[in-house]
Amino acid sequence: MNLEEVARLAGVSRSTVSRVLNRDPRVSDVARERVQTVVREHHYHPNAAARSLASRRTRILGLLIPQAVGSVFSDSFFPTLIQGVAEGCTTADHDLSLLLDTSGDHRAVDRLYHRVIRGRHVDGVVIASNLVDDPIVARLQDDRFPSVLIGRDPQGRSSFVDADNRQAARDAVAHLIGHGRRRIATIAGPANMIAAIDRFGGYVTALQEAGRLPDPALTIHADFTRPGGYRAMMALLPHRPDAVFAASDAMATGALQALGEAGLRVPDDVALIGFDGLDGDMLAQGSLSTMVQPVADLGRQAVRTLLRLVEMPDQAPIQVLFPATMVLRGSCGCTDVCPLDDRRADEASIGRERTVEAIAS
Amino acid sequence: MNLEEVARLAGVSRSTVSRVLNRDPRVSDVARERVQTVVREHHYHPNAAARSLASRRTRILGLLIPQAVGSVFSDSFFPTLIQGVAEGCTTADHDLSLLLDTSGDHRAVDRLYHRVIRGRHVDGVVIASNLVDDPIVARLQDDRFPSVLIGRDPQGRSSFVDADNRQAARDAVAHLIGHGRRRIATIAGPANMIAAIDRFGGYVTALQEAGRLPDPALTIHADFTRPGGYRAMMALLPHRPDAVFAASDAMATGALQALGEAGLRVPDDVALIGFDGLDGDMLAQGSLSTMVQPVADLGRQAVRTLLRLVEMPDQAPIQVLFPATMVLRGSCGCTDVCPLDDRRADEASIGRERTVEAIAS
DNA sequence: TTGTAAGCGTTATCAT
DNA sequence: ATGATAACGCTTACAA
Repeated sequence: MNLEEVARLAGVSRSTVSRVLNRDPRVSDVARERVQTVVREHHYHPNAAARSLASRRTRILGLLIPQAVGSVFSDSFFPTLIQGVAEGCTTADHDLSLLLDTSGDHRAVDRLYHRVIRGRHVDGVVIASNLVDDPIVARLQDDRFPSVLIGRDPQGRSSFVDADNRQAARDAVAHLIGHGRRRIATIAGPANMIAAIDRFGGYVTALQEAGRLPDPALTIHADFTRPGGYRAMMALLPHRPDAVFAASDAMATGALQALGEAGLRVPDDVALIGFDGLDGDMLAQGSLSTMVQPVADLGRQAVRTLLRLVEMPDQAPIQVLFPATMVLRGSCGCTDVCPLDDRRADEASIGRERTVEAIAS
Repeated sequence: MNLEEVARLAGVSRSTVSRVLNRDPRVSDVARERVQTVVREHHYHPNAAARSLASRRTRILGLLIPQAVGSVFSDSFFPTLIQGVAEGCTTADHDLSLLLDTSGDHRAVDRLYHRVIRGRHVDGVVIASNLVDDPIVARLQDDRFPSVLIGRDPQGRSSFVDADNRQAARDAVAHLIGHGRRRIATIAGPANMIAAIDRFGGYVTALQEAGRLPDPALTIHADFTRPGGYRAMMALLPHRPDAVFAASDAMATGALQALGEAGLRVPDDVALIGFDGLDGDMLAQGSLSTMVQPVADLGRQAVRTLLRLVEMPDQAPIQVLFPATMVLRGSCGCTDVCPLDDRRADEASIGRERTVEAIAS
């Protein structure tokens, strides 16, 4: 069953059927009705390849995840992001092509890139690279291929969707200050990841706004993992912090363990606040206060943004930041615990994002 | 840049270029060389849509995950599976289209199904449904659309790739028996999931082979989650088991917690063995013995199997089982702990799978 | 509002 | 071994 046959059965021309299929208003009601009936009765669906060839649009969006080694999937960031992107695609009636670099091989990504981009397998790509300066981003810019980053672009050249990491970190630390904490440490993330940089920036800002100078001894960098957080906390202990802002929940959990082993009470001796809100289990069962970022929303919004770029190739970069949601449990020192679960937090953030004009580095 | 232009620059016809691109041997070495040079110099890649339209093959495989609600991604099963499938596709020079049902809505899956299958968006689908009787499977059979299940099909009608859950469970329980345990309980999974059924079957078989009758009081069903395992273990405690086979690591972890709270020592008072080997963290840090299933291999093999079905539409169902790998840590009662990590276990299973002739229900 | 006809960039079937 | 040429199933000016 194809367009031609539908046209024949409906007693109209192929053009008319095509118009009905593409919601072209220039069709009479009777004709539309007749076509739709035939389509429904024969379960007709247009052939994707023919459509793509003629329209020069594939209606497929790519989700590119470079360096998708096993460890990348250790928490639910990527799974949740994938879900968000998939939802966005479904909503927009597009397909989602998953472009994973499982090999970690530089040349493999190159081949994938050329095959998919130059072969027009997709109309655009969402890029989930956490590296601050991924060469693939520059290449897409040069090729003028529609793309949206998940995660802020420090250069500000490309379109992106991100959580407002800096603001969220600032809020978190301000909250600890509000609890009367004096020696607030931070377990920061890797210095080559923009999210880590922004979260550290927010930490510094909050201290400065309170008229304090960040003590270098109270900053330590780790790798976003639980063991990393454990070691970082061990290293911080001699400097006697009375609060810790961990740039990820995984690190916060490691810190929690280290504090426990050192015989320190949370929050009595040391208050603790994390970042991410990914692991529902950890949030639901534990008492960790954290900044929840709306990861699924990031994915959905990235698709919407990408489609605008696809439709308007000369569109200037679109940059969107989503606020994080503060979820207060016991670990930060709050006695009045907020029962908000991360799912509600996630939904609540829709419509609260803001488009960024210019990003101060 | 298109085929025609390449042909012009190489001084040959379009047909010859097409043959070179498709590795047709009927091309002279000089012609091939000339074409390849032009292709390389101009970074030419064939247009996917045109290719699909003419060849009636999209070179895209779908990965269908019904009911991909948040909880599905709570452990790394699906992420790992996705990675395996993605690797398989890359190896075979195919694209991967992710078909997630994020809504859970029945009608949404229907629309997706028709759009993708009838619109020929993909050449075939890998289906990751854990339900024992998913209607979508029957529909694909009826439409004679190439598909491979991840997880055994009890009816034996469709092609599938799975871990040999029954054999693995049998080995695990036999191992506990070998440790001299007398009252071996099991925390089984949901009765509508084939993996849970098979693992329970293996438990029963092992006991029977040892000349024992399974005590109904020592079997309890849970939902594969950690809290579920915790509650199940609590319910088992009054019956004083001296060993527990948990059908998932998440449930085993919950059981571990319950045992700890009850003041029982593992493995001294109660030996414990889990199933999955997914969470690298849990395996590396904890002392949980478990049956590791090669999830990424399942995905890779599913792709290979699916491609055979795509190429030979009248192929009889292909059914493959992979052995699980026993990883012994302290919890089962072994003193001589095996330091095998799950990555090595995963690799080791390649080539050890077997094709199933007939599956005994 | 509707129809006609010319592509879209390949593959595949023939000859040669 | 190579080259014409006709599909493949749709979109999209352009004409009516």
